[in-house]
Amino acid sequence: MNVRTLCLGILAHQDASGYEIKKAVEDGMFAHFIDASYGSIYPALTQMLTDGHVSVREESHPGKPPKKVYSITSSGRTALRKALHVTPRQDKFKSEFLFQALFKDDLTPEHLAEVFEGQMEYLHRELAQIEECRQQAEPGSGHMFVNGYGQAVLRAAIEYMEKARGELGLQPQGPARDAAE
Amino acid sequence: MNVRTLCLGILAHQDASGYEIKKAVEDGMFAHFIDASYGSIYPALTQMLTDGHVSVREESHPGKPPKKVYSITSSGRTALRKALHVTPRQDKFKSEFLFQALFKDDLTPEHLAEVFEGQMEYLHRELAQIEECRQQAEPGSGHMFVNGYGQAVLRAAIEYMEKARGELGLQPQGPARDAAE
DNA sequence: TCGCTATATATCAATCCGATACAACTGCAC
DNA sequence: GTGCAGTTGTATCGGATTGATATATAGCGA
Repeated sequence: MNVRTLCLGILAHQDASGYEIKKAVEDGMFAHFIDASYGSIYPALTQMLTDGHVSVREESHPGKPPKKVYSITSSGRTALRKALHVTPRQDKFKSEFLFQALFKDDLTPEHLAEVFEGQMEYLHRELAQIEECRQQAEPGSGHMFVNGYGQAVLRAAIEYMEKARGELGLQPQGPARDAAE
Repeated sequence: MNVRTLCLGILAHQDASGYEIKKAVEDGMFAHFIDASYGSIYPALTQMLTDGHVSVREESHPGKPPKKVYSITSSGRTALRKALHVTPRQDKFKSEFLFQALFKDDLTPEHLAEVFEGQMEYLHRELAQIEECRQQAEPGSGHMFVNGYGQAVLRAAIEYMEKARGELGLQPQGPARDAAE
C-alpha cells in the first residue's frame, strides 16, 4: 500500500489539506499504525489530482495561511475500493528502543535508564491519544476496532515494561508519572 | 538508526554473511522489531568494509555457493557503541491489516474474513517464532527482555482479535488452529 | 527432467523519509 | 512594542530504503 491509497482513505472520511493528512497520521485517528511524511503526501496529492482521483478547492481564512482542501472523487473512491481488496502486507514494526535494549550490557546505566523511561513516556502518550480518539469513534465502527487493538497492545507493552524494571536493574518506581491522574 | 548500525549489531553477536543477516532480521533473533532488505544490507556491508568497520573472509563450502562472511572490527565496535548511545527514534508500526479494518464496512465479507484469519495466522506464526528464539536466549540477557516484549504484545493482539471476532460479524471459531498444540 | 525450494550475491527503479526552506500569523514574556 | 517561540500551511530535495528481479548452484520429489 502506498501513500496515495493512504491519502484516499483519509479523504474518504473527510476533506483535508496535506497538512491535515499529516496531522491525521501523526496524532489523529490514523496514528499508531500508519505513517507518511510531507515528502510523500504532497507529491501523492498532486499526482492524484492529475489522475482525477481528487479535486481541490482553495480556502483562504482571514488571518491564516491559505489552504488547499482536497476532496475524493468518485474515480478516487473506485480506486480506493480496488486498493482495499488486495491481500494486506505483513505488519511492520520497527523499534530502535528494543534494538538498544538488546545491547543493554554495553550501555551506560544512565543511558539505559533514560531510554527506558523515554519509552514508558512514549507508550503512555500513545495510549492516552488513542483513548482520546476512541471517544470520537462510533460504536461498532472500524475505528473502534482499530483503537481497541492499539489499546490492547500498548497496555500489554506498558505492563511488561513495568514488570521488567527490576530485570534491567532499574529503580522500581520511575519518575515518569505525568499521565497518571 | 540506519542499516549499517543494524548490521554492526548483528555482527557484534556473531560473524555472518549478508544472507545470514537477512535471515536474522526475517526469522531469527532480530526479527519482529527490525527490518532490512538485501538492497540495503549488501551496500551497507560494502561501505563498512571500505570504512574498516568490518572485515571479510570468503568461505567456499563444496556443493554450496561461496559465502562472504563478515566480522566486526574494533573500529566497528567503537562505531556501534557510539551509535547505541543516541536517543532512539520513536517506534514505528505499520499495519495494512488495520488500515483495511478501518474500512470494514466497504469490504466484502469474504475479503474481511480472509484478511482477519490471515492476520491471526500471522500473529500465531510470529509468536511461535519468538518462543522458539526464547529457548536459545540466556536468562537476563537483552534477548530475553526483547523476546518477552514481543511475546506480551503478540499475546495481547491475539487475545483482542479473538474477542473482536463477533464484533466484526465473523464466525466464533476460525479454521486457523495449526499453532495450538 | 521439470519445477520447487534453499543458499547466496548483487543491482536498480520507484518510493519514501527526514530535514529544511519559506511565509504569515498568534501569543507571550520582558 | 518587540523579539521570538510555536502553530498552521505548502513545497522540495538528497539520500536511504524497499521490493522486485537476475544470476548461479544444488538437492529433492514427481
